[in-house]
Amino acid sequence: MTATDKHTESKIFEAATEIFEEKGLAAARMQDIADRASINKALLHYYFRTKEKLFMAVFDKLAEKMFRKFASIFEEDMPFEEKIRYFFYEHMSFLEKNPKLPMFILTEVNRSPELLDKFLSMVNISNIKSKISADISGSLPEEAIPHLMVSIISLSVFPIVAKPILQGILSQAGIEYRQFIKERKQVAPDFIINAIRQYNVQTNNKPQK
Amino acid sequence: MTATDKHTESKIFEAATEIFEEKGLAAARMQDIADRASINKALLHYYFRTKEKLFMAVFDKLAEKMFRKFASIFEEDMPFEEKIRYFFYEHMSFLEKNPKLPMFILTEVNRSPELLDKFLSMVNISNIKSKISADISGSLPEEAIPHLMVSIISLSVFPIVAKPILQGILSQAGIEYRQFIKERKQVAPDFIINAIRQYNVQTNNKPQK
DNA sequence: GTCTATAGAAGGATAGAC
DNA sequence: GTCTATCCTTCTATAGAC
Repeated sequence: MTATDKHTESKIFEAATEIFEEKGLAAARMQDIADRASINKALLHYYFRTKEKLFMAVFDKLAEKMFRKFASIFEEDMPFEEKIRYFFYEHMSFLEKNPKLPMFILTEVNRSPELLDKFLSMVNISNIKSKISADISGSLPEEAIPHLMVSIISLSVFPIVAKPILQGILSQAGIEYRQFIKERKQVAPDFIINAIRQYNVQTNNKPQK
Repeated sequence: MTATDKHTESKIFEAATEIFEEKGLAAARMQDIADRASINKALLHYYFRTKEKLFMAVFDKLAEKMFRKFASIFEEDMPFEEKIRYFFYEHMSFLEKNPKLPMFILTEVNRSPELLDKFLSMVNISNIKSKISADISGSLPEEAIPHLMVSIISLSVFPIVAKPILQGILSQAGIEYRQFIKERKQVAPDFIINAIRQYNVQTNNKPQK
């Protein structure tokens, strides 16, 4: 494989990434991809055989990108509250730069059980969970950890996934989306940390079912 | 229009709702809809002219369903904390019964600016915002309200939108999705309320930019 | 109003020249 | 390796009989 081959192949791959990320498998057109890569449609098939195979290559890459960023943040070694703040800053900055990524993963994984399995096989959550477990040992009961993790992800990802709607509604209220997200990198971790602190304050009032 | 017409038309409409909700516009096939309605493909066109028009009818209905439920809950007249709890219970129970609905709205609105406008025109948020405003007057600064609202929606909707992934990850940890969501109707409002209470405790430590 | 048959368009895939 | 031309399947849409 020559340098030129490599060049064309990666041009195609990048174009396909953009188109699939934007439109999803069903609505994406091979012609759109060829156009964006400034090459002929036949070349797509020369390099990737079928639309399906090209899509799979793109999905693998994007799924890995999505999960790696997420996991790597939790690998960092710092105190729990600081880690929460660090997570929101890093993760939301990442999502700002890749605003279509989470929606792409959600849509495709929803559509295809095969892709879901593929994605799940990348996610080894027990590692992360035990890290969090150690971090907050004592401040929260073990059973609360999955809920905490889901809350963190929800607060981080949803405002990006719902960007068009949120942007529209905010502008009705005279607020700029970009500014709102910027604030959120601070507001969301405050929110989480406050909730946990308060939980501790009232620990003995809570049923520990 | 006879009773039979009405019957066929609504049979078609219901079938179309199911198919579009599940697959989205791009991947849905007129043949699938005809099959599910147990009628002939030509009849779809007789009643709705084109796929696009049929889709629009379905989208209108579903968008309205989604938003109406959301807004109606906040109309209720009760103390703020109770309302939060009531919201999560009602809204998440609704989403449990309509698990594909939020993903459908998000996907389609993302794809088409026209649908986004349609949806936004239904959403008159100022009403709800002023209600919340009155509720929590004093406990939170005015600027914090949009963030609070977005946090509420994120915590309520995201675990449903990400159902396949979440279900997969939870099962790795030996947790059942259904049970998790049930707990969440309690955990999520606790979380919100704790965060707000804590905010009040430390009000004077916070920068009020 | 409902069906069968088919037109017509769109899109994925391949053949074959260069 | 890259292009043009074309095949073939799939899908929306319509014509026309009943």
